[in-house]
Amino acid sequence: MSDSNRIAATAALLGDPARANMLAALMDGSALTAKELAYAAHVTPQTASGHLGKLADGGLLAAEKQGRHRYYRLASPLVGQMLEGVMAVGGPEPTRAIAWRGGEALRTARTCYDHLAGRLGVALADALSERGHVALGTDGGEVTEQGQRFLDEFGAAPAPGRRVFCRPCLDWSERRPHLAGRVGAALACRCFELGWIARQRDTRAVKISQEGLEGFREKFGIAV
Amino acid sequence: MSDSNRIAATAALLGDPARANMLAALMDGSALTAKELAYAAHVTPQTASGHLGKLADGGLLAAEKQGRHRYYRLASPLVGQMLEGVMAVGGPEPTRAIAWRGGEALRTARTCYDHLAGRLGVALADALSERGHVALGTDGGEVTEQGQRFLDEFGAAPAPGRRVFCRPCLDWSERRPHLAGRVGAALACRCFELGWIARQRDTRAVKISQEGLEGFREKFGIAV
DNA sequence: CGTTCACTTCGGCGCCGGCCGAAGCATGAC
DNA sequence: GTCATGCTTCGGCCGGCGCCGAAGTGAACG
Repeated sequence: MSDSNRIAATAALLGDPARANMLAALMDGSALTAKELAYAAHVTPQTASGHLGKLADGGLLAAEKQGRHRYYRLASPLVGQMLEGVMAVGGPEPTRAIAWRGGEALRTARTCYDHLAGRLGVALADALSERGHVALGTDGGEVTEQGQRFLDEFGAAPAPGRRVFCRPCLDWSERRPHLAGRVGAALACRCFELGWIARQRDTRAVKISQEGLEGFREKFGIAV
Repeated sequence: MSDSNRIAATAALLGDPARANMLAALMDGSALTAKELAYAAHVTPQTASGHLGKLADGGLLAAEKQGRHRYYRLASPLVGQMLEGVMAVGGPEPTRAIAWRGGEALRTARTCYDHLAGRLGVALADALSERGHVALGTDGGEVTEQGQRFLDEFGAAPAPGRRVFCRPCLDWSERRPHLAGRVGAALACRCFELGWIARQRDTRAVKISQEGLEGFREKFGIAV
């Protein structure tokens, strides 16, 4: 009884095409503004606002205010898994088409906007986190003093600006957070500079060079 | 776009309380008649019929006609997993409360109506299937000639009657079919007779005796 | 063959919920 | 201050869907 009511309540949230569009747009772990989601769902902002409110109330989305924008993202990896579960049933072409799109290279290392994602991105976040260089919460993060020194020395001191300093960004292939925000961007930028990673044509996957392999191992203790 | 439409279509099916009740009632893998499901959903049979039709159209349920009854069951383990995924998000108490209710003993061996389920039930079905004693399809099964001889010798010749001879029954803990129908019932009955397994008070879990351990290994090649 | 029972189909009622236009708060830019 | 922008709230419209009563199939039983 109570179980099924919870199922119905949650599923009803997914059951509307507009809301499903929004969730699908967020499945890669990114955070989008209400307006962007309205566009993705093909509805007006005021309609979208109502939907987003319901999704947030239902615990499916988490909102983060930032200036006059409001960023929405999936509240937890569980939500992503649930969506994959529903897709697996709904279509003949299950999760694979989504989760593996682009293949192994994308899962290993790729860019996510201006920062790094994939196994490499997650590993970097883990390494910095374990060493106490950054402290990541569910809805924000900060760089410790020690971390600041480390980043300075590494040559990845974040550029000044109003963008969020350091924030976790849910990784769609690993379903764990990686580093975004100014810190994530600076880190990625420096890795490109050092020649540790290189962009490739027509894909967001990045190639890790021999120097990169050594560098990541030496500086971050990561075996890619 | 297409992805999210599929999500919405499938989720909309779960989004109605009556349908959610029905699915929840079927989550243990059992097959129920339309009337029983109507009762479970607290609606009249004609309303239930409509819901069941939609669920079947959506590929969530499979129907099996049998005399003037019509048995509905989850179309595939994927559906059960999806439901668990939705429950995991919907409530503070996730899958555990459902899938592990009753603990380890129930997962190992239990009765399901009049036949055996749990790891033991699944293992028995596997063993008989591998040895060519029974052939299990998705919506029915049959006993081979060789299997008939084996069952006779074992003392588990199915009682005559109109009940389905041999049918797979989805196991909620293992998410794989075990043997139900007359064959499953006869098999379970004989195991009780032999003292291989024993009922326990206040639970559907059954206890496997020392003789049972040996017997299952010897006769079926099962290491419990 | 008539009765009963399980289930489905049909028809109409009523409500819930999605949708948008307009107006109301905020925040940030000038 | 004024203006622009992003988002939310309010109100009313309307379509869709769940609901049940009544009538229609198909199967089992005497």
